[in-house]
Amino acid sequence: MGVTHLSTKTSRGTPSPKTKKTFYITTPIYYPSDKLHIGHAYTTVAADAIARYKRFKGFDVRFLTGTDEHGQKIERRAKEAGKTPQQFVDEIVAGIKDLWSLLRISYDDFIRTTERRHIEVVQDVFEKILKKGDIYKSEYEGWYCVPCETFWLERQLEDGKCPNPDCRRPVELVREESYFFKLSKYQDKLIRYIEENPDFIKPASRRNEMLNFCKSGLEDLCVSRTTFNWGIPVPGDPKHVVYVWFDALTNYISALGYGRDGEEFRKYWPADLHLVGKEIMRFHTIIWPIILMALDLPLPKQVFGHGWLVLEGGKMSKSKGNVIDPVVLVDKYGVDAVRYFLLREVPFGSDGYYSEEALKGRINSDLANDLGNLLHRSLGLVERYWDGRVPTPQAGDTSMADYAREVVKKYEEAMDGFLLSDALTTVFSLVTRCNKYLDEEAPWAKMPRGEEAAASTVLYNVLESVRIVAGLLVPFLVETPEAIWTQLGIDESPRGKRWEEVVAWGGLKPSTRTRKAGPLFPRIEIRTQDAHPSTEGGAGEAGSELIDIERFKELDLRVAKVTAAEAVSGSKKLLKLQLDVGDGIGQRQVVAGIAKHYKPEDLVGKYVVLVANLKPAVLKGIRSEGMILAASHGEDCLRLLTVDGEIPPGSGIS
RNA sequence: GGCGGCGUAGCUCAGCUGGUCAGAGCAUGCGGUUCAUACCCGCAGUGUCACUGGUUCGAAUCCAGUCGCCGCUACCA
Repeated sequence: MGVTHLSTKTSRGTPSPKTKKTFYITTPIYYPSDKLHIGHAYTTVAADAIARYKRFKGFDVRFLTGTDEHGQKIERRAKEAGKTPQQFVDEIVAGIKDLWSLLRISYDDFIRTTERRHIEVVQDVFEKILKKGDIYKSEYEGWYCVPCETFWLERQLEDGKCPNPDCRRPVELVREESYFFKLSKYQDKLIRYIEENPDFIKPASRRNEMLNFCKSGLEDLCVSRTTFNWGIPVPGDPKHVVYVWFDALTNYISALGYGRDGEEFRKYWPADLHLVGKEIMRFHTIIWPIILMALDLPLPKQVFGHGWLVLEGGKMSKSKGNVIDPVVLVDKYGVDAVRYFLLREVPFGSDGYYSEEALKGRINSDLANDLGNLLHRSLGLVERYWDGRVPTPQAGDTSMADYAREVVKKYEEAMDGFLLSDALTTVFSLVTRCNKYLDEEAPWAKMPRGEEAAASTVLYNVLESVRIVAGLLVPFLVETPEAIWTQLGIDESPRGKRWEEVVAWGGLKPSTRTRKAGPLFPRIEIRTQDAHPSTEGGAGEAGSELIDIERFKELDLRVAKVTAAEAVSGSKKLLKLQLDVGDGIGQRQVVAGIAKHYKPEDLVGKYVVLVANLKPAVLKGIRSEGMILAASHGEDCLRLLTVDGEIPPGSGIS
């Protein structure tokens, strides 16, 4: 493609086309023992946005992700599934790649630690360091649990026994030969490096932690295992396999062909950014740099430890059943809504809260109300008053142009520090400014007064701002920017165009025929679920809306037997009930607002109707796990629903 | 236990080296508008800036202590 015009203004950090600077960014390689969840998606989407931004800015980007496929856990999971480890991981990796394609992750390379290209480099690296003397053979002493086939550290034991809750059997002290890596030798060098390079570890709080850890003294690291086979054999000593982190971390250079053809390695190493979750900072800022030091290789320029998406109910875990599957979210809300939420909600290095309500809130308030509606209303005006053509601005009002320029500047600052959430906040401040500007200038009022020139300027300024907004969203969203440009009547896509051209004011040509379409982001109706678990509230608006059977089925109604009841102190209305809901559900505690109508002792033994899948609530400090149903008529009349005869507690109601 | 951090409007949080620092967004209420996806715009809040002392002319901002919460404290990825 012929680049004909010279860049008029070279933004900071933007290389000219001739001397294209490189940018190498990595995600962690994920462990394919299970499907990935929203947390993995978060890391990868963030890396993707950074990679897209850097490409936008003209960098020669290399974006690497992959999978870390060895280790005991995989070996076990495969066995349980009756598969070979390789078969097992192949299937999961296929699913991971599908997820990345669903989320439109623009990785340049996907490395798997079971690939030959990786195995060879790991063995090469191991051998080099061994020869150098920084890996040495010694004895590993540990407590071994024979039934569990697992080594434990002294401090992991519980009462000197196996800490596995299903085991708790005595362990035996075992010595075995192992390879050790001399972390201790490089301790001071690493400390100095971290101290002299304040940007090496981000954010600063993590940097301090890591520095602290180093200063407390590094022990040599055991880098081989003999207790399982699913790993890379130690060269020349195949009863050992290479320790997981030594294997995994090496992916960052094996993917570049370190020690082989070498060209890509020379081009892209050292990495500009390893983006990782805060939980694996230590491996990336201590073990990995020391491996590189032992190889006499330069260290990555930055390791950024991002925070987690925290769920309301605590950390995501399979046992809690609260694992959020990104595929489900994308199917439900669309890829751009999910990407937007992930990148907007979690600021800098801190944690962010995930809930579906928060996700819907973001979609509605930012994407639908502010951005989508802005485009919709301004194109509506263009259709009504300008016959669907971009109006011609008059000189004079530069307020929006000035504001947009300011936004672009702040956006660049945020992005250059990888502050994705801040960058998005800035972009949306321009959207908000546009909405306000439209209201202030009210072009729909100017037109009837014959102030067409002024109104044209206003509309142009808004449309042009929206054009730039779409451009700034290119790294974050994968469909919306082009959708906006299309509606603005621009035939090109903002993606792949040069940054300077996209963000320069005045790109939108007057007279362009616009193509207004449906809402960019439809509002999501948030069903207001009354979490009040008492029986108050009565009938509500009867007959206001018809529902289908599926909607009704969402309720889990059960017969429950009242086993105990007592008044709630400090409340005239509330009773605390213990319910027997059968074998399936068991005991439930419910707080019900029926004290004015029932005495506790009259309730015990009654069969009532429980909404079993209502979100738990806390009333007067007492947890209520559902609600029981009652009919009421005015203030004074309330009767509990019950069943017409004997039926086992827990029986379903339909 | 050791080191570090946090505790500011209902919610999520900004507030760097002390003097418009008492703020933003969301939620709430009221008003405006009706070009628009019940949208947008404006106004209004309430806050003992965890608690107790201290330094200072003056502290959310510095110091000490108390209470509460969180992170790190290595061989599980």
